[in-house]
Amino acid sequence: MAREKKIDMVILGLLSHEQLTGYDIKKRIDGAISFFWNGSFGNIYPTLKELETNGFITRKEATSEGREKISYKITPSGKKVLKNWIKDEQASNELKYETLLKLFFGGVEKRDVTYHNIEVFEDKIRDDLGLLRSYAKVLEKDLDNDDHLHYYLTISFGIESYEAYLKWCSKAKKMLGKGEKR
Amino acid sequence: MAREKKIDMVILGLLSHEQLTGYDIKKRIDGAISFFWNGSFGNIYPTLKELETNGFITRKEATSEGREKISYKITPSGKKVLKNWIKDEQASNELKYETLLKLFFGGVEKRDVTYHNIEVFEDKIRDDLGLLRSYAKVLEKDLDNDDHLHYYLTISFGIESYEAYLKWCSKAKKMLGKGEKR
DNA sequence: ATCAGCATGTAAGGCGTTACATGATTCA
DNA sequence: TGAATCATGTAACGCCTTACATGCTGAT
Repeated sequence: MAREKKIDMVILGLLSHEQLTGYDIKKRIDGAISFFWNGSFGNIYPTLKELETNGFITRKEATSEGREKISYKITPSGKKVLKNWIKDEQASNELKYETLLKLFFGGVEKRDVTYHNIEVFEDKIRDDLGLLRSYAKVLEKDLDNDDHLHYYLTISFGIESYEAYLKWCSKAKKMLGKGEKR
Repeated sequence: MAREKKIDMVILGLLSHEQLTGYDIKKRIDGAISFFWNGSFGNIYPTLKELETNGFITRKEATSEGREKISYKITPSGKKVLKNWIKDEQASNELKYETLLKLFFGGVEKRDVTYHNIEVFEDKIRDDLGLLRSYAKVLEKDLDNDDHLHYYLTISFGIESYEAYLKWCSKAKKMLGKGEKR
């Protein structure tokens, strides 16, 4: 079975662009990445140690001022690991939407319950879509930069799906509204 | 923090329509539900016991023939639990696509690597989309049935998103193809 | 007779989240 | 001076997956 853990790749990916502390890494993940992956201090810090032990990253302690603050940078072998993972075409893609579960079993309740659940979902998606669009706007300016192009495509995936979600929401609400079982 | 476990609701949802064994439940989950939720014997059987202990389901042993086969049915209190969960508007929706992670960090590799990863993703989505469409076709025939309507809307969500994914795939491949960095 | 599928269950391991613990720094 | 944020880390817990163990049944 393929290793399931991916937070190490997220960390290597981030460190391939800049030197970061564990705290910084958490902040980066909480940005655009959080739309398709998550991380917590509880798995970032231990993974950082693990990656260091394996020689995939090295620490650059900001010793001078005495303040404990550990910046990490990626090593050549770490970069190799990152590239090999990207080149490996197998990838697990999973969507776990509790909203869809509730929708699927919604027949046991009145239609307005489902209707309301869709509205709540819709609001959240609309907000997130706005955020994604603002990210895209910044990236659009410099698509010749290969990194930016990749970021843009990722964000763009989110935008296209969220737009499809919203389209579906209208359609679903219409179909639920037509019936009289409320 | 909200309880994260949802397999119990999946089971209650399935049992709200028909009497099933643990094995049956697994098969049902591996059908259309698998597009947005999963389950394994390792979590189904223990949960079944737990639900029984709590009085949310009861077993109807097929005692007669001596063959060990346990069918469960939902109790009124189980149905109440199911309905309350559906009515609770808070729902966790998470998407974890390793393909997007690889895409996001794809700038460290040549463009054709990303291009190929998108093609692999595209093929999988196309196959799954065919499956979803075949489910939808069956359900379309009887949308007056409230359960069918809910199933249809769920499947329809999958269809709309997968179509958006495919649209994105073409666009992304086009954008990657244009550049010369290969 | 043999093999695929039916059927139930347990144990180990992996991974992630939350909560907790601790303390420095910056800004109002 | 007090609050927010920076910063690192650990421990407990929850949940799920995989692999294993076991045996029956139906079809060829």
